[in-house]
Amino acid sequence: MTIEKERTERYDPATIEPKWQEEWVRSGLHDTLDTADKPNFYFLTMFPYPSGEIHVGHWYAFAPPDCAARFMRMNGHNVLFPMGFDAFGINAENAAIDRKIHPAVWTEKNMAHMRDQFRRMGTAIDWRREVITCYPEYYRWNQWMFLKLYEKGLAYRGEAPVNWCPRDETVLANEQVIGGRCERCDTPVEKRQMTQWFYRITKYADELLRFEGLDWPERVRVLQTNWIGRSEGAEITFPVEGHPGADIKFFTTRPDTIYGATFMVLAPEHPLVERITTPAQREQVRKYVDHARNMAEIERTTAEREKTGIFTGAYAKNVFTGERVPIWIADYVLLAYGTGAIMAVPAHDERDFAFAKKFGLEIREVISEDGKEHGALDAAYVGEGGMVRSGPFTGTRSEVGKKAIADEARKRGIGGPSVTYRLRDWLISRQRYWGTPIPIVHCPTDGAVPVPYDQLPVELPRDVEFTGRGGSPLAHVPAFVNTTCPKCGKPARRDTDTMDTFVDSSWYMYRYVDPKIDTAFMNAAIGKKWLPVHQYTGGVEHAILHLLYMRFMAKALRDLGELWFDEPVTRFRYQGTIVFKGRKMSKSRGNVQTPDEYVKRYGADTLRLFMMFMGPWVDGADWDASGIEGVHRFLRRVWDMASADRQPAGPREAELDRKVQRAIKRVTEDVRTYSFNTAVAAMMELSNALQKGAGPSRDEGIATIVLLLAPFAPHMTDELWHKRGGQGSVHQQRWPTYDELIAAPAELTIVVQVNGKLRDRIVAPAGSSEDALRSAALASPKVRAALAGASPKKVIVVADRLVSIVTR
RNA sequence: GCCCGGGUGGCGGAACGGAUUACGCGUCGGCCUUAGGAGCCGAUGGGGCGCAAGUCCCGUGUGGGUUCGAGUCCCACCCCGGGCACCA
Repeated sequence: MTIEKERTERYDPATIEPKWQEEWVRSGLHDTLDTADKPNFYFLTMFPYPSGEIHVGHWYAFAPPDCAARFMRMNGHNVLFPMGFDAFGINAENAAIDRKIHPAVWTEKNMAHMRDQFRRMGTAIDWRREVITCYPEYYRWNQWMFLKLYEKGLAYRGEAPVNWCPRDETVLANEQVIGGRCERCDTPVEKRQMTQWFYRITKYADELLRFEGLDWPERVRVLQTNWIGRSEGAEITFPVEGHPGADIKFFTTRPDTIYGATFMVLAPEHPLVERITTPAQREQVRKYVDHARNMAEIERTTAEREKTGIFTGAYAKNVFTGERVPIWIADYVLLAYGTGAIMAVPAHDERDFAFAKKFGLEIREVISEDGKEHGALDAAYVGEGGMVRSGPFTGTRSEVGKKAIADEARKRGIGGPSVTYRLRDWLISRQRYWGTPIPIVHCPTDGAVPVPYDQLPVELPRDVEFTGRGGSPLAHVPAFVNTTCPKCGKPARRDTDTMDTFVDSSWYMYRYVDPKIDTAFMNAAIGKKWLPVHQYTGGVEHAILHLLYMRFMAKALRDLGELWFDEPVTRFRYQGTIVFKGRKMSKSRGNVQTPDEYVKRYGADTLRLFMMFMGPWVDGADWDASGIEGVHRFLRRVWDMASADRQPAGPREAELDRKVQRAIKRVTEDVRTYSFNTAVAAMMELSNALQKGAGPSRDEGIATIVLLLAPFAPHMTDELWHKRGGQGSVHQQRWPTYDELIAAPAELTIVVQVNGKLRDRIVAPAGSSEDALRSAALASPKVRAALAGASPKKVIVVADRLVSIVTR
C-alpha cells in the first residue's frame, strides 16, 4: 500500500498547474525569436474585447488554437502566437456612464483580469508582444493611416443616408446593422442624412471577391461574396419631359426588358424629386417624402409590405420605345442602391408588377418563355426567354438581348454596360468618446484640414463628462476642441468624432511583430519574416465585419506602398459559437457560464481537453459540462500510468505497437484539420489499449501518449515529462512520427457477404490478393451453407475489407 | 422568398460507397469499501424466437432511385440552425 502510494501520487492539477505557469514565464519558454533555425509560422487568434465577463466561450476560442499552435511548435516551426486587446469600444463608455468609472480604468482592470485568465488557461502566448489598441502608441497609427488614405482619396468626408442608433447615440456602419437593428444593443436604427467620414472600400469590391490562393472556409467566402453583392447589368438614362438636363439615370440587371418599361420610380429622397414634381402633385409628394424619411429603417424594409407610392406628375421618355412614361416615387426604391431610380418593368419584375397592379399602370409583356406573345399576365415572368414587342430586338433571346441593349445604349450615348454592388463605403466616424480621435481640424476658411503628421497622435483628453446624452462627448471639452488651423493659424475646431473600433482591428496583426516601434505602424524588417499571417482563427460572427475590413486595409496599405502582399491571412479557420440553453451568453441575460468552477474542480488541462472533446470545433455547442468527468478520468488514468514504475522487461506486443503508431497518425492528422474531438478520442483509445498492455510496448506507448497529449494538456504533460526524467520542457520535444508500415495491421478480418447479407468473417493477412480472398471466402463452410448449392454469379472483392458473393 | 449548413442510440458525437454507432456521458450489473457522489471490471439501438450457444426482423428526418452493397451518391419533399432579404 505504501509502495503504491509512493509510486503514484495523486493527479493534482491545483498544484502542478500554477507551478508550470510560473516556470514557463521564468524560463521564457513562450518568448519567440524573430529568427531561428526553423521556419517561422505566424499563428494568430482574434484578440478579445476586454469586456470583463469571462465565459466558457473565451476558453473555446483560445484553448483549441493554443493546442494547434503548440502542435506547430513541436512540429519544427518557430511559432509566433501573440495576444492583445481590442480595447476601445462602447461598453467601456457605457460603464463610465452607469458606474462613474473612467473607461481607461475600467479597461485596464478588465485586461488584467483577462491576462490572468489566459495564464490560468495555460496558453503559450508571447506576452512581450502584447498590443493594446487604446494606447496612444497604437492609435496614433490609426490616425497616420487615416491621413495617408485621405491623401490617396481612400478616405473622404461625405453626406449620405447613414444608420443612426438612437440608444448608443452614434452612427453605425452597414455591417453593424443586423436586421435593421443595432448590432450592439438591438435597438431599431434610423436613417439620417449626415456628413461623415468614409473609407472607400467599394474601390476594392472586385478584388475582395477574389479568394484565389486563400485557404478560407467556403462559408466565409460565400458570406463575403453575398455581402459585396455584385450585379452586372446596364446603366441607362432617360430624359425628363420639360426638364432639359434633369435626366434620370438608372441601373438595371435586365436591360433586355427595356421595351416593357412602362413607368419609372424614384426613391423618395432622390434629388430630382423636388425639381420635376408638378405643382398639382407637390403637396401629396411632399407628404409622402416626409413620411418615408421619418419611417424607421426596419419598418420601411419589412418584406411583403404593401406597395405605396405617389405620381410626381412628370414624365420621362423611354428612348427605346419612344413613349412617355409616368415618373412615380415609392419607398421600395432605395436611394442607397444603384442610382436610387429604376425603370419599372411590371411584366418581368415582381415588385413592379405589384406596384402596377395597385396603381393601374400598364403591364406589357416583352419576354416570353416560348417566344410567343400572350395576353394579360397573372404574375411577373422573371425568367429568360424570347424577346417580344421589342422593336428591332424582337425574336432575340433575352440572354443575348441584355448585352445588345446595353451596347445600343452606349452607341446612343445614353449609358452602357455597368456593374453595381450592394457593398457601401465603410462609414468610420462615431459620435462617441472611447475611440481614436479623427485627426482633422475644421477651419472656417480652409475647411477640413489634416493634422500634420508631426502632431500625431491627437490624444484623447482624459477629463470628459459622461452623460450619455448630447452627441460626441469630445465636443464638450473645450481644451480639446479649440485649436488653430494648421494651414492659416486662425482659431479652428477639432473633429470631435472618433473612429469605429473595427479600424483598430483592421491592421493589428502588423503591430504584433514589434509593438514597440515608434517610427512606423510596423517594423517592416521583422514583418518580412512573419507576414502574411499563416493561420488565423476566430469566431464566425466576424466573417463579414472584421475579416472584410482587414482584407480591405491590407489592400489599401499595399497601394500606399506599405505592404508587399495582397491578402493579410493565408489560412483562416473559425470556431462555432458556444450558447447556453440555446441562447447567446451575456451579462444582460444573466446566463454567463464561467470557467472558474471547472478549473478549480478539475484543472485547466481538463477544461481545455473538454473544450476540444465536446464536438467539432466549427460547430460550437450548447454548453453542457456533464461530460467533463470523462475527460478528467482519462487524464487521471494517463497520469497514473505515466507516473507508475516502468516495466520494460518482457516481450513486445505487436498489436499494441500498431495501436501506438495508429494513434500518432490519427492525432497528427486530426490536429492538422482541427478535428480536435477525434484527436482526443484517438488518445483515449490508445490509453485504453495501453492499460491492458504490458512490457516495453506499453512503456514506449506511455512515453508517446505524454508527447501526443502535450499540446492539449500542457501542464500535466510537462510534469510527467520531468517525473519521467526528461530534460528541458515536453513542449520543446519533437512530435512523434509514425511508420505507415507498422501502423497497418498484419492480419485483418474480412467480411463475407452472400447476396448482401453478412454470412462469415475470415481472417487473412493484410494485402491478400483478390484470388486468395475469393477462394478463402468460397471455401468457408458457412458461406457454402448460405449458398445452398447456388452458383456465384458475381464475386466482388474489396481489398482488406470484404468479399461480396452474388447469386442473383 | 433566395443562399449556405445540418437531421445518426436516452445525450454529445464517430464513420475512404463496405461489419451502423468509434470515443465519451448517462443507465444497469458486479468488484473494492465502514461508506461512496472515489476507483476498477463488464453490459448497454429497438423488437421477436430460444434454457442456452444463438438466430431472425427493423433501424441514420420522409418517399423514391442508382448499386452486389447507401448515413454516405441522385431526385422530390419535411423539419432545424445561420446568413441575406422590396438590392432593380
